[in-house]
Amino acid sequence: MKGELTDGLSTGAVVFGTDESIADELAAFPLTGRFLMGRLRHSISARERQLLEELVVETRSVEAGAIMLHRGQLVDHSTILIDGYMMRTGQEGSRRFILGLQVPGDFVDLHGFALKRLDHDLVAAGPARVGIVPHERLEEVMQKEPHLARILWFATLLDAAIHREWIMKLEQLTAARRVAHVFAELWQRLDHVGLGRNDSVRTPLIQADLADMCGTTAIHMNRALAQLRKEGIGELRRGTLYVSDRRRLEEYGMFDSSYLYGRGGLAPGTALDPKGPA
Amino acid sequence: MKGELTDGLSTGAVVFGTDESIADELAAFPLTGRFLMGRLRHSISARERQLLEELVVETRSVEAGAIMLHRGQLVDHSTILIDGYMMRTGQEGSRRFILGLQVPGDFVDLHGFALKRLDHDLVAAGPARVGIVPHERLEEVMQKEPHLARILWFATLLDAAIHREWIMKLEQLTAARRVAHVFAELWQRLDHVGLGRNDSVRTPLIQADLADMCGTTAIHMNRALAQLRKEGIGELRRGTLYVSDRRRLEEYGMFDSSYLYGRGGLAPGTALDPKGPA
DNA sequence: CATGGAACTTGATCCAAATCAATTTATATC
DNA sequence: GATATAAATTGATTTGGATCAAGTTCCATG
Repeated sequence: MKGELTDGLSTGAVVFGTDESIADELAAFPLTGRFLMGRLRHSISARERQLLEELVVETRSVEAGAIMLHRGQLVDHSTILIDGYMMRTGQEGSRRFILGLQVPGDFVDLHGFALKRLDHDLVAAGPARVGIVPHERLEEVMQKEPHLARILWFATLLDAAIHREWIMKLEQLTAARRVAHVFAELWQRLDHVGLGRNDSVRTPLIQADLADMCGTTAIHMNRALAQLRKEGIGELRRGTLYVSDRRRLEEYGMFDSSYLYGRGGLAPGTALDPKGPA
Repeated sequence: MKGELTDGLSTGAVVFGTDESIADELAAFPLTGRFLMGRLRHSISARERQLLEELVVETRSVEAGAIMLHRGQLVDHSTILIDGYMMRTGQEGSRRFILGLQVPGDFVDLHGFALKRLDHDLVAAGPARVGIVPHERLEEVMQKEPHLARILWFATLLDAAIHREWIMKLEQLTAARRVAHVFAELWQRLDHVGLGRNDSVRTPLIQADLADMCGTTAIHMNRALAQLRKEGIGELRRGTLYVSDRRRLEEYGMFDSSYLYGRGGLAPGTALDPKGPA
């Protein structure tokens, strides 16, 4: 139905800037290796990573466009995205909103563990592969592995931080700058998990999806993209945004990655207070 | 500087619809008695409530307009709002954004426990009183009280759910409907903690604040409020919105409280799946 | 009770984006 | 390779809200 990408986007995106370490990591932990990669990794012990990998009792494929999880549904397991992309979508009458985009390594409905029912749907954008983690397993982690539990908690808070950034972007940016921000964020997040390219960003999203993420209409999104093209910021063709100057894209979208809590950002133990002490 | 309310808003708001139970609750747990009141309460044991109360090692007053916590600052404790209101604010150049409003009972920077640095400021809207919970105490909860830990986690996820709702509201509503939504949400949240009135909503926010919450200018917010008045939805005068028909306010703001996970909403153990099983 | 500074209100002009209405290009599929 | 359908594009018109520019009301304080 939407953005089916048969050229391997969801599985084989070229990995640029790859350390040996990333490859090693994925060899050792094929299912959860990307979880929080580029963020808190230093604070997750090898034993914990192993535990994490063993939480996954099963993997499943989700076909493009499928609603993996419905709003309000009682859940007894959470899902980690191994491959592909998923969107959180909200519905309001006939209108759909995309509340967030998840990339490989994201524990897409980890908050379902504490909430038991989500307030939004989870939809695969393109074909995806996910790992299933029963809530009983998470329960055990809470009981026996408080440090790992705190890391899981941290992961859900990252989503909240992204939501806050989106609120600010929606409030101040024009449609063209909003998409630029969306792309800059996506790129950074893909970089974190070792899936970033160096001169382009792949996305399974069509213009109508981008519109639903930016709170505009598909028609206006088309014009916004035309403007990005005209201004030489980037050009979206068939699922890929080609960018010659990444800095310009980020500036145009007023993207400042600190809210993603990557290394050097607001991540615990790194970076000094940007604003000085109270 | 802003919205100083000397008439006791932050301490003495009239409690309507009060059960005996609320008064009892507050007598027993004067500091944390409102935490998650009206939401998960059935699943917090008496022992846990007592533990929670004992987490607070100190209370502090925060004066109106004071920045209690700066973005990026390393934190070693979290703060529960006992009395008054606080806002999460983001800055982007000269422009300020209000990313969320906290009411009594909210654990305003509980996410600081896992994040260690916040991506936004916390500012008192009017005079406030807060309880300090050192992170070592939360650490102990993580170690010894997994069930309580999960409840704390739940509390931070509620904020994220509110963020998501705001994203949708920003994307679809006009300024007048957005404020209506803000008021409807505030009212509902005050109801949860036993502070709701029955024909009006008090707020420490001035029109400029409401504008910063709704992503408009103060000038336009003024016109939006004029429209609410004209349409008979509600009238804001000196810190109080007078409402004759609460349903109309909620409909106008397209407010559906389920995202607040109150009883009968999406709260675990209550309400059936609104969309049927997958 | 005069005065200064917030907070609020009103008016006029301009622009980003919605909306209505087609049309063109891709992408599958028979 | 003809045909259907999704996706992208272009044009014209309307509108919510920004912005610039004054006012006015409220309220604390000397």
